[in-house]
Parts: sequence; structure tokens; C-alpha cells
Amino acid sequence: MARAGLTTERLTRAGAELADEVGFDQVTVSALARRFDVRVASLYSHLRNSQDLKTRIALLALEELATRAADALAGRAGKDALTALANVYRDYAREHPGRYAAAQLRLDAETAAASAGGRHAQMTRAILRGYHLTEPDQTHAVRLLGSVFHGYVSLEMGGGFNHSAPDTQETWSRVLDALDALLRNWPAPATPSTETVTGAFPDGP
Amino acid sequence: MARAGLTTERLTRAGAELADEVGFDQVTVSALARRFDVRVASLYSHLRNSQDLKTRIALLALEELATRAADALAGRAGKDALTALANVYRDYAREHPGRYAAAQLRLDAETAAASAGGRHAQMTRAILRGYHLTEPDQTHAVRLLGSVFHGYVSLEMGGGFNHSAPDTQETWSRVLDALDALLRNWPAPATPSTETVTGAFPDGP
DNA sequence: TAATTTGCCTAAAAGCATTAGGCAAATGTA
DNA sequence: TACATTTGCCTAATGCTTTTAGGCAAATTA
Repeated sequence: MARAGLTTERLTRAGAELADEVGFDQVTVSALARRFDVRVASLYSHLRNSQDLKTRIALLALEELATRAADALAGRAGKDALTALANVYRDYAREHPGRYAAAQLRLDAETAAASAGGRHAQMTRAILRGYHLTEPDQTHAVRLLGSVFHGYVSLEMGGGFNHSAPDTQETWSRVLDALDALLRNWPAPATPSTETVTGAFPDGP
Repeated sequence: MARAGLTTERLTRAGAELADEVGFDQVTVSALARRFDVRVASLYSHLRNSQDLKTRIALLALEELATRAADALAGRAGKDALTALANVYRDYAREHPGRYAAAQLRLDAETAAASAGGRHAQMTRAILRGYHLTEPDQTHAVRLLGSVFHGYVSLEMGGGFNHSAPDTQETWSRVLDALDALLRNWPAPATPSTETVTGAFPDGP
């Protein structure tokens, strides 16, 4: 009987498409087999197991995202770069929700080390060059940006912003304005504020 | 034979504990039945199905979070309130990772409307009173804060911040400093910058 | 063409979700 | 107290997913 021509790569790509269609956690070895019109057991020659499939989809997504990010950053700096990078994540999540979810999969240390994850941190760090932050503030800022990008995209996709007035695109622009302003004027560590105490009641009532 | 005394509430609470122990998406009707030393089918008198169980755990988590948030905000304002609210989310996620994951579950519109979700938005809005923002900036800021809190906690729990130098507590403090500074000095919408263009090459090369 | 490798198959076991129908314990009623 | 009803947990059964073992035929190599 004719062969289906399965390969790990083809399965991974099809898995990514499936994820975008039905959601990453609905991605199942069975569903993938159905899509290739092949028996389930046949996939186990190409994939170690279900977790292996999911990991491969995650790595694919991280790669795609890193490539898009690198393209977007080329030739840009400052707020222009900030906006471009932020939009890469947001647009990718909208175009490929399943892959974006996959990119959030927790990888074990070795796999993570071999993934495109490191490049993402590097690129976020790159856009900070325009803002003249020095360590450790640079790392703080990298983490903040990652948090905002991921948090915003994740809440927006979850429908958390659908309920009220200003549309989410408007908010997104203003959030990027705000981040730009913040990075241009990164505050020093707050000194534990004693002023309210030293006002009316220097040593308490 | 003696009855086990199952109720929907007891099952929900036990489900939440199970989630914290093994992860929210490992929560299964079967595992819960095992925990009560009872046959699986018995749970279906108290739960419509697996999804129902997960939804109930999510609602429980949202309630608990809202209660903690309300307690934390009582009598606080300004940065003090900002920090307190932020720490509620972060601490809850660390103490109850499974419940925190549950709180992220996508609910259908009616369920969401009946949930404590609305109170969360209200409380975030409440801390902005100390910062004198008016609409629509207030909504933008609510969304930004939600994004940072959720994004940071989610990346931190995922181990995304374990790789490099400044420890995550230090970053957390500096992120809160930064948000406070940003809210005290919320920027006007950026005007499309024409300055780089009008400099050397007014109409392009 | 013959030998070997490789790819997809059948078969089977185990776990989870879910429904149908039954018996016994708990509760309400005379 | 005795009886009737409701309620709670049970057994049984179906269907889906995961995963392993072993087989046959197609593709590749010699």
C-alpha cells in the first residue's frame, strides 16, 4: 500500500496548523493522524510521544517568532524598534494563536537552551540600546517589556479587553507610548518613603 | 455501604488543591474520584462534566484573589496600593500555582459576567484614583497594569527569569517603581514623529 | 535481482470522560 | 414506628486518546 510520506518536520508543521485551528491543547496525536489519513501508531515512528510533538511545535513557533522579530528590528531604533518588536508578538499571536500558545510551553532546561528563546531576550535587549540603560536596569527593563508584551497579548487574546470602551488598538498604541516614555526616563530605585510619617506624626500617634 | 459525603463545593475545593499539587491541566475527574476513594461515575451527580469542574475551580480562584485584593487595598493609596495589589497576584500565584492557572481559564460570557472578574478590574481602577488619570487614559492604564501583573507572574512562574543575574525580587521592585513613576507622569499620545525626516532629508534622499 | 532498511499497518492494553440503570442509605410522611 | 420517596454512590458499558509490540510490503542499497 502507498506510503503517506510522513516526516517529523511535516508532522510538526501540520501540528502547528492544527494548533492554530483548534487550539494548542487540542493538538493530539490522534487528530494529527486523522489529518494525514493514517493510523495513529504510524506517527510513533516519527515522534517519541505526544509531549515530543508539542515541544517541536513550540520550538517551531519560537523560531518563526525570532525570525520575524529579527526582520522587524533591522534598520530600526528607539521607539520605532520598540513598536516594531511589540507588533511582531501581537500580530503573530493574532495570526497564529495556537503557535503563540505553543511558544509559551514550558521547556526543560536543555531544550530551552537550544531553542530560539535566547534570541528573543537578545532582541529585546537590542531595542534598549536606543535608551541608554545600563545594567542592572537593562535587565529589569527587558523583563518589564517581556511582561507587558506577553501579558497584553495574552489578556487580549483571552478576551479580557472586550468589555469596555476604548478599543484595544488604541490602548496598545498608548501603552507603547507609555513604555517609550518610561524607558527614556527610567526612574532610580524608590527610596523607602518616610515623608508621610515625618509629616503629621513623626513617630506615630 | 457508607456514603462519602460529596458535594459540589467539596469537589471544587479538592480540585483546587489538586491543581496546586499537580498543575491545573492535570486536574481530571478521575484523579479527583481517586482522592475521595470513590468511583468516577459518582462525581457526575455533582459535576456536569470535566469542563464544569475546571470552571468551578477557576471561579473559586477568582473569588479568592478578589478577596485578597480587597483586603490588601483597604486603607492604602498611591504607590502603597499599587504595590499591595501587585503582590497579591504574585504571591497568590506562588502559593497556588494551579489555582492561578485556573483563574486564567477562558470563561464564556455569562459565566465571566457572574464571576469576580469584574471586581478585579474595579480594584485596579481603584488604585489609579491616587494618580489622577481621566478616561480614556484610566482604561489604558488599567489594561497596562493588568498586562504587567499577569505577564510578569506568568513569565516568572514559567522560569523565564531564572537565567540571569539580578534576582527576580529585585526586578519586581524596580518594575513597581517604574510603573509608579509612569502613572505619576502619564504621557500624552505621541505625535507621529516627523523630526528625523525634517532633519537631513526633508523629503527623502 | 537479492538483501536490507524503513514506513505504515494490525492488535492490544491502559487511562480518561461520560451515560444508563440499579440498590441502598437518608429523609420525609402517616 | 413503618412506609414511601428521594438521593448518593455503585456497576456496566461505550468511545476516545496514548503507547508498545510485532508484521508485511515498499523503498533503498548492494
